[in-house]
This record gives sequence, C-alpha cells and structure tokens, in this order.
Amino acid sequence: TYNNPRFGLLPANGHKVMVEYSSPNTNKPLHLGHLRNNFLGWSIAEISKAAGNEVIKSCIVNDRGIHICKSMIAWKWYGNGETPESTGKKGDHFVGDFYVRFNDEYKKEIEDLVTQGLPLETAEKQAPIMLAAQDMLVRWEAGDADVMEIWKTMNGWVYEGFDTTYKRIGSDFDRTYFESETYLLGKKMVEIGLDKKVFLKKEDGSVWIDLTADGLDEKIVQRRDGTAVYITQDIGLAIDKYEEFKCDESIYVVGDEQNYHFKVLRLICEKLGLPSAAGIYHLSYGMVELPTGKMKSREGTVVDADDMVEEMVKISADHTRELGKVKDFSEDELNELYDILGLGALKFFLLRVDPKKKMIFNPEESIDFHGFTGPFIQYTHARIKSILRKEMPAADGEIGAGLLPLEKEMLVSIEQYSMMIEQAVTEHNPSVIAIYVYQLAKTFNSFYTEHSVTNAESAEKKQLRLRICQLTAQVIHSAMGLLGIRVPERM
RNA sequence: GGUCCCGUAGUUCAAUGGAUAGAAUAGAAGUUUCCUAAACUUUAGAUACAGGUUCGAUUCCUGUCGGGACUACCA
Repeated sequence: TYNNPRFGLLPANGHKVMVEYSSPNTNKPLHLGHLRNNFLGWSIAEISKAAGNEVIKSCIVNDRGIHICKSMIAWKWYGNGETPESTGKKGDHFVGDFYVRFNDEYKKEIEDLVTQGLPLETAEKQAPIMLAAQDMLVRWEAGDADVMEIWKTMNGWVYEGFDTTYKRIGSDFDRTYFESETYLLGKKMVEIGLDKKVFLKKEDGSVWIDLTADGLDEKIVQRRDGTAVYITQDIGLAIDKYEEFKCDESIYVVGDEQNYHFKVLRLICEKLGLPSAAGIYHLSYGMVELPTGKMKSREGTVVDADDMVEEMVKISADHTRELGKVKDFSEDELNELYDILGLGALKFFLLRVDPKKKMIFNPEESIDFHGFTGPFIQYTHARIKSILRKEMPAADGEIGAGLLPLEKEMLVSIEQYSMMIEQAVTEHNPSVIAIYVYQLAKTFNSFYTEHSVTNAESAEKKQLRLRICQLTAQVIHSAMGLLGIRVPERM
C-alpha cells in the first residue's frame, strides 16, 4: 500500500547539537559569503532536527576588537556627527563606510610617512590613525566611558541593519553570544593556562602556546598590552556554550580560511582539559569567489547581501510579469511570490553545491531560474497543487497491478527521502537534500508529461496518480523547507 | 620557505577504487486542440600533464605545470 509515508521522521538520535553560524563583525555589512554561511548553518540545523536531534542555533557576534575600533576612530574623526537617520543609510552600511574610510586614510598616512623617508614597516606601525585605533582598544578594555558610548551607539546601528537582513533572508537564532561578553572568560582561561603551564609568558608580557610538538607553530593568545585576540574569546565561548547547554556536538560553520584557527582552538581546549573539546566540529565551508578571485572589501569587490537579495527578487518579479500567469494576484500576494521565488533561487544556488568546496559566482550572469534551480522545483510543486485543487486522492488505496515505469520510479523516489536526510545529517551536507529534491521534481515532470492524472485510463490509475501527486508535493514542501525555501501554491 | 586544498564539457556543478564519467546552462533540432512550456524529448561536447600501484584509477601514490588558502601582537 502507499499509506502512512514517513517524511524523514527518523527515530530520534537524541543528540544535543549546537550549530553556530553567521558570526558577523560589527564593522561592516553582510556579503554573499555570509549568505552561504547563513543558509548552510540554518539548513544543517533544520536537517539535524529532522533527524531527531535537539538543536540550538547560535550566533557569535564579533562586536569588539581592533577592527571595530577602526570604524569607530574613522567615525569620530571624519563623521561630523552623522547618523544612519541623518544620511538615510541602513545602519550596518553606514558603519561599514567608515571602516572603508579608515583604510583609505590609513593608506594615505603610510604613503606620507614613506615619502618622509620612513621604511614601510615602520610607517605601518606608526601611522597616527592606527595608533589611535590601538589606543582605543586598550581604553575599550579598560571600560573608558567615552569609548563605550561610541561603541554602544555604533553597534546599535549595526544590529538594526543586521536584524533587517536576517528577517529578510529568514535566518534566526536561539541564542546570540557577544564576543564582548566571552573574551573576559577567555582572558581568565589565559591565567589558568599559565598556572597549568599550558601557556607561556614572554619577556614583553605577551602570552603564547607552543604547539610545535603537535606539528603547528607557536600561537599568541594574549597581546603584549594585555588585550585579547580572536582566539582568546573563542576559548571563553567554548566554555560558555558548554556550561549553558552541555551539547554533545558543537558545529562551527566557519570558512575554510580558518582551518588553522580551529585546529589550534581544539588543541588548546584539549590541553586545558575542557570537557567541550571533544564536541568541537569545524564545518569548514569553501569561500564564495568571483571570477576575478576572492571578494575583498578593501578593493570594493564584495557582493553585498542586501543588494543580492533585492536583485534576485527583482528578476523573479520581471520574469513572473513576463509570463503573466498570476494576473489575478493581489499586490501583497505578488510581492510574497516574488520573495519566495527570488530567495528560493538564491538559497538553492548556494546550497546545491558541496559545502566543503569553494564556489564561483559570476555577477555578470544572473542566477538561473531554469534547470537545476529552486524555481524549477517550486514550479513543479505549483503544477501539482493545481491538480490537487481540482481533486484530492481518496484516503486509502492500493497500488494495484501493472505499475508503469514512471509511476514506479516516483514511488521509489519518494521512499528515499528519509534515507537522504540521514545521509545529509551524517555528512553535514544540505546539498544531498538539494540534489535529491531536484531529481524528484525532474522525474515528476517526465511523469506529468507522459501520464495524465485527471484523464487517467481508469479510476484506479487516477487514484494512484493523485496519490503520487500528493506525496510528491509533500516531500517537495518538506525537503525545500529543510533548505529554508518556501514553495508557492501557484506561480 | 613550511602546511593544506583544488584542477572534470565553452561555463557552473556531480561521481564509498567498479559497468557506457552524470546534470544544468550556453549551442543544434523538435514538442502546446488535452492537468501551468519557469516544462518535456532528441543531439553534440570533458577527467591539466607524465609516471606508478591495481584485474580495474576522476578517485590512491610520486613528479611537473597552473590556481587558491593558511603560516599576523587582523578577525
């Protein structure tokens, strides 16, 4: 029979898993790379839930550090009291512009110093704007009131911008951590590590760990001036997270450029004897690159996340209007459809490839709406729904004899769904789901062309095919849901 | 210099050491009196190079060439 299908509802694995993703910096807006990160993290979390795990989605906001001080100094020196409101800019873009400004001014200052006869290296260290940023970081860690006020104000602007973007792309978190809250615990661990002789203090006061015995180098964990570096806060965060949730596994969705960082982090946690060490898993995903190479914010070659989303929605709107199939939709219904299609195309594009591999995005060629794409699958769903609006299958039924090849293929394909979820969760790989649901839709389209449902040869055939339609629509809806992609009733 | 990753149709992506290396797109040729042609059908097109292990290599090993990441008192 074909009743009571299992839509990936696997017996509970019973693991408690934390998925950490997004990890934005509060000195610049999100870009295409963040979108891949967000979609991956969100999807991995949902797939893990479907496999029966308890999942906590978390985000670590890198809200402190020298890079944050850079945009703060630039705003203080060149901002003239401007705000996002006064300029009409989105908060994260507003602050990001000052980060760019810092680098421009820094570059100028270096050039000036070099023409004055200083060697480049010295010039880089002595440029006034850089010294000011470093000084500001020290004052930040000391809790200087003026610095804290600028910091809170500017970060507030950025969070407003991020919230808008997250809402737009459907990203959400159960728990948000702030580096400004975890770095102190990290610094405390530096003290403990020194006592345990895991870390060593050099003559100038900087603190290091010697990992040469593990095939790595020496790694700094605290600066000469006593301020924390990136890894310091990550040590604190690992403890914080474990204390709060006691997860079996902590998946960090972070780019492969940080492979070394996570090797070091895990080693340090092990050497400090932290119980969280064993569960650290770095889901190392490949960078999104342009045909010209890596995206670099300093060279203005980043693809902005907000722009990207709006571009995709616009293309889907143009395309929909051109086809003219939903002329009876209201303004709101149309806008919702454009969002569903535009974001669907974008998410599917980023999730259909193996996370481990870097991928190339060519801004000259817009993301496709035909073939191995989100809209292809969404279209298949809409077509099925069109049939089911006319008639639903009876509650029960038998497959009957004389199953045609495409009918059989559909039933087999539908059955495979739960296996695919299992594979996807084991491999931490949403592309398994994307490839599967594409194959399912593709097979359905052949089936649809070959066999009529409403005008089937017999009443039994009609029932069977209606049932196939219903099951296929349900699997598409569910599988696309695991990728964070909605499917329309009509398009 | 050291460590690691990558190189598959014009392009973007697939292939636990196994059969004729799969898709999509761009190209060529077709399919709408009948459930939505964002679809379907047909066609042409690729493993960087040279060795080695193996009954068998896109996959494993060595070398060459080409590309990238990391090796920061950046995050």
